[in-house]
Amino acid sequence: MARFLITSALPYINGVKHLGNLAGSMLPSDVHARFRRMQGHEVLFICATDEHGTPAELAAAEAGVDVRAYCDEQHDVQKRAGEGFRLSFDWFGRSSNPPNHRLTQHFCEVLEKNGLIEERVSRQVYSIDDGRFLPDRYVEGTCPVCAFERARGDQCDNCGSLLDPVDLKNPRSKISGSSNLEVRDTAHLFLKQGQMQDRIRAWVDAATEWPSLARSIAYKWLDEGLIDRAITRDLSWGVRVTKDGAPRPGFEEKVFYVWFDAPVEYIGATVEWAEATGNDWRRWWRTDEGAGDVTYVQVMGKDNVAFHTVSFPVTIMGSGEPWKLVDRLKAFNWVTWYGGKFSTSEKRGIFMDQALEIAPSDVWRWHLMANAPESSDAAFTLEQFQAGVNADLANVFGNFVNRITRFCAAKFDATAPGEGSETELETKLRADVAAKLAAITQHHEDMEFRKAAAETRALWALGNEYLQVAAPWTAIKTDPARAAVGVRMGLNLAALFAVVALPFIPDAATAVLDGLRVAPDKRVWPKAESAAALALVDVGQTIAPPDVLFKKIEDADVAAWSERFGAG
RNA sequence: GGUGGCGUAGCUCAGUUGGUUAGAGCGUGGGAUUCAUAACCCCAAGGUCGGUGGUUCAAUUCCACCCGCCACCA
Repeated sequence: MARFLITSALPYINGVKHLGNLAGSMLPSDVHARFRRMQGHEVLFICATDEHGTPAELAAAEAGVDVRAYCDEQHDVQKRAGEGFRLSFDWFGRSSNPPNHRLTQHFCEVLEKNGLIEERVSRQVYSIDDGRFLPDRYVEGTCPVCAFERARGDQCDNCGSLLDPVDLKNPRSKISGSSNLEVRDTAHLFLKQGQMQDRIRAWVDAATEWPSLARSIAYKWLDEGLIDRAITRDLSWGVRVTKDGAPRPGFEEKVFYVWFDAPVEYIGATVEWAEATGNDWRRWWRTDEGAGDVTYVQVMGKDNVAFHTVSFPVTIMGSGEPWKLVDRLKAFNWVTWYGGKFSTSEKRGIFMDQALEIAPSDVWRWHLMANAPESSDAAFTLEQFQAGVNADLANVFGNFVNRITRFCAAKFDATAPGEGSETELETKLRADVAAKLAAITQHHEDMEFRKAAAETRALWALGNEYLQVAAPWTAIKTDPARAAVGVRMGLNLAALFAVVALPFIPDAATAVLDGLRVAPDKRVWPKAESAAALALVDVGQTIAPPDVLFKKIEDADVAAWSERFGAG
């Protein structure tokens, strides 16, 4: 038994996430957490909403509510969506909660003591009417190069020139439209990442087990050279900047940059969990207080890799304190909507709340993991979704459970029969099952979700192949004992299939196990070589055929959804 | 613009440390079966492995360039 700390990249507070966000971090981390728990390991699975930053402020303003209220509401919405998808977080926290504030302030202070923080003054655009400094992207004006009238402060979308907002002609606030702007000096804290370059590189060098996507992104940043980054912003919504525990002089109107405090929330959320449940968070995060034997697994989309392989490690390592660093990192590419981007504004794609309106969570979980964007971007299409889900879940798995349990109910009084002895057919089946189990286990351990799903499906197919040959419906006419062997084996296969499917499709798998009366203590990850893997249903046990597990997705459904979600 | 990734059967993807007939699922066609959600099982057809050159006895696999798509950075 080992200990696994698993974190999913934090979903930003700004609205319900779409299927790509789900498939790229929250869902795979959940599948892995479930798998590790089933293996009997001690698992702590943490996620949270990432709530600070300008986009949250702007979204709140647009909604006409204050930021805190907006985040309260959106956090609940996202929490419910997560529950709807059966994401088994041990804690779903909030980066705006006090533990994260304390920790973020702590990290900044120790980094400063270690000479890694520097205060620098820069010139920035201040909007008098908005009463705030404007981030570069929120200043609009006429491009000094091409005269395009809606150039952004950081770049002109028309000619591509890189700009400084101070250079724009007729600048105005993108927030209020006000042109009552001026340039002011403002101080910010800079994290001197450059000083940590060698230590980070050595650490990445040693991380040979990371996937190539993660390492190549880390090396790209390291090769370009780590630049010192401003870790504060002129905003009101965020973590206050302190010095020696008190408000830092000159920084009363500033907060930490969201990318500085967001990853700290992995720890902060663990503290929230500990405070709420009476557990000890230090034994998960402090290597001097029991976290030395923890394997820390991070799951994220590729856009987050640099922050997890470089920026956050700079914070952690730069603190000089014995914090737990990531051991295994799994990065995903994007799920695309018919090859293009998901788009909220153009109503292209499906978001988590909508998805649950049209199909059960298991169906999405299965399809998104069986087609996870692991090696490259993966296209989601409703047609593929329909075909794959109907074939894998309804036809192969669901129908197998249905045919064997109904046959048992009709001919064996819904009781697992004990007669008959196994033949070479069963011997071969056991060997095939053991081989598949070994492969599935390995893929789960490697966090190769696509392969794990494919092999799980292949395991299910073994059941149908077996029944086809064993044909208890034929044998029962001449050799009831032979039929009994087939039914007994079939019931046990159904139970095993469900156990192995628990990480992917927990609801349906649980329904099967409940119907087969498999005791909770038997719902653990099976060892491939163990005969126990096919001894989950006791002889003489009465079973209840579950209802049809998966309703098929009809062509009419696809047509309606295409209309609704803008397919193709 | 720079950097990286990708481009393999109708579709979604594996794979090849360079070497006889390139794989899976879906879809399609045929057969078998009837316990079952017209499901399951078996068989088959389908690809000059993005293009052009190069290295090599041999390249889909290495190299160069080109085209297309994607991401990141500036």
